Amino acid sequence: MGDRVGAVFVALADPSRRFVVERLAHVGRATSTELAGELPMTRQAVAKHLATLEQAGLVHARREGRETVYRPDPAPLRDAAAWMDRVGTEWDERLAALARHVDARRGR
Amino acid sequence: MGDRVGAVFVALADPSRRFVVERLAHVGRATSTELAGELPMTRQAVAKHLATLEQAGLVHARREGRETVYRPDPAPLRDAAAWMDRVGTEWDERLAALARHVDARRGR
DNA sequence: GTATCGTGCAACCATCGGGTTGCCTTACCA
DNA sequence: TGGTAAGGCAACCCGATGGTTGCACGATAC
Repeated sequence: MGDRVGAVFVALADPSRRFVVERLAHVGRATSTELAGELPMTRQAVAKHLATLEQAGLVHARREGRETVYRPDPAPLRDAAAWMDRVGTEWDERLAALARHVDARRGR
Repeated sequence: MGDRVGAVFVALADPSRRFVVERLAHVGRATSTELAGELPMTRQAVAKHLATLEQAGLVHARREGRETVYRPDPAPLRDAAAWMDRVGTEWDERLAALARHVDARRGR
């Protein structure tokens, strides 16, 4: 569970990569040239973005004939969401404990 | 709801900043010098990290006397989690629809 | 076979971002 | 009222990163 989460946040930190993820989740599969047709940048730039997305596990590449097809994988998203939930919950619990403490002091 | 989410991902992309967020969620409040004591870097570096965290709304600064205290805010975390949930769900629904389609074809 | 389409690879460039040092201001304390 | 502790600000350094161009190479179509 170590740095997988970090890689996901790094991958999602770039707006172009977020667009690719959204687009891929919508259409299911695409090639780098197809995606480059919908973005203001070169195919190679898109390929680099896809590489970092794949490193985070958010996307899987598969060569089919002379083209490589990319498909989304939402699993790492859940890991990252779990991290955020853990941190947020801890903070919430601390607040709740503080509230209880205040109530106890007010009660005596 | 636009770029708030992007700022959160950018903020969480750095391991030092993730540490600060976790630490802050745990202890509730801290100053930049206190946090710098637990990290292999200068107070100014920590202050920069706190600045980008504050820009993402994950942290709020408040001057108290001669020290400025930082407190965590989990709200933007929920926004980011919602984005991830939306994308992941869309992909899951696409898969479910595909499965239904396959079943329908197999059924006839 | 030959033309061509889709990729991968490598070099290169500019900007950004994480980190440092140095100095100046402000608040506390004796 | 002077000393000291905590912060903010600005300049600077350098490696990472997003983007480009150019080219070589396997798969397809004719």
